[in-house]
Amino acid sequence: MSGSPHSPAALHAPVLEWYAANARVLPWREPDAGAWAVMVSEFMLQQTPVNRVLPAYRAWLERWPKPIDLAAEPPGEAVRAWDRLGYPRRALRLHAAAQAIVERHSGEVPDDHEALLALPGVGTYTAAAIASFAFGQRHAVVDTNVRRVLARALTGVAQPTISPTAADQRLAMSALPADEPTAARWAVASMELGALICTARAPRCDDCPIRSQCAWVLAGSPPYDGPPRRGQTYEGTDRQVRGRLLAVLRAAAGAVPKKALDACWHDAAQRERALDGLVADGLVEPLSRARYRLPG
DNA sequence: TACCCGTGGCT
DNA sequence: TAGCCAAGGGT
Repeated sequence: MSGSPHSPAALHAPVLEWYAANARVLPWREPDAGAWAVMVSEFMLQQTPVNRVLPAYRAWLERWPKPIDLAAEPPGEAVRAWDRLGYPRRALRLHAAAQAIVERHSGEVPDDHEALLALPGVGTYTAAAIASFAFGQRHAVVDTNVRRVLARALTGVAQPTISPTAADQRLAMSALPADEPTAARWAVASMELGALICTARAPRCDDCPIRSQCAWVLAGSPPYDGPPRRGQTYEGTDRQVRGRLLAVLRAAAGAVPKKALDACWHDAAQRERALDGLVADGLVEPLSRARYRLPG
């Protein structure tokens, strides 16, 4: 059952042993963290690196230790506390999710996968992550790290496909240990391997516990030969303008005169489009044509 | 499906 | 330096 290359089961023991010895100490992994802490961390970690999440995470849980504490606040306070983590719609969704938890689940983060998936801002990955990390359930937890580890170790290519696919989910399911607690440890361990060793740019294969079984290494570590990845341009985009507008509103105690927002960006047409977009998203509340604030 | 959505560190 | 990349979700 073990030992042959490309055999998922052969990966389990070395990866689990490696994790036991090398896992980072992170607050949401503490035994007493609780499901709400795991959920907050997962929202913040959607596209934002661990090191930048840590301070915001600590402040958030100190201020709102339970879902009902956040649900009682206006959504604008969540946006303000989100600080500069990026993608502030996540703050709005986390606030809405907290309200849904209070209304539908008596204030407790549900342990049911379908119930989690029905919460705002919770997609396939986040639902599986909360169910696995917080409740020890058996789910394929497929993020960009896991997709990369499986692409290399089992498929033998340098990088996974650009977008997540159903094939990724099937591959992750096939690699999942049958036993529930082992599956939960495998989920976090394989993700950590992707974050620390099997990294996107300069993988540390010399330190990898499964290098002797890795299909990509065994194939001679061939370079990526798929379609070119679309770079994310940022300078001059609406996203940059939105970020500037929201930064002004976050820094202000209350409402902000439109004149202060107008100073954020030179191009009036783009500025108005960005502001309208923020209002449409519920991130900004217009009090009049001349005054704006974070949503109350 | 492809695109939109922030921010900043790293190589 | 300028891209590249980061525990995705919604539409």
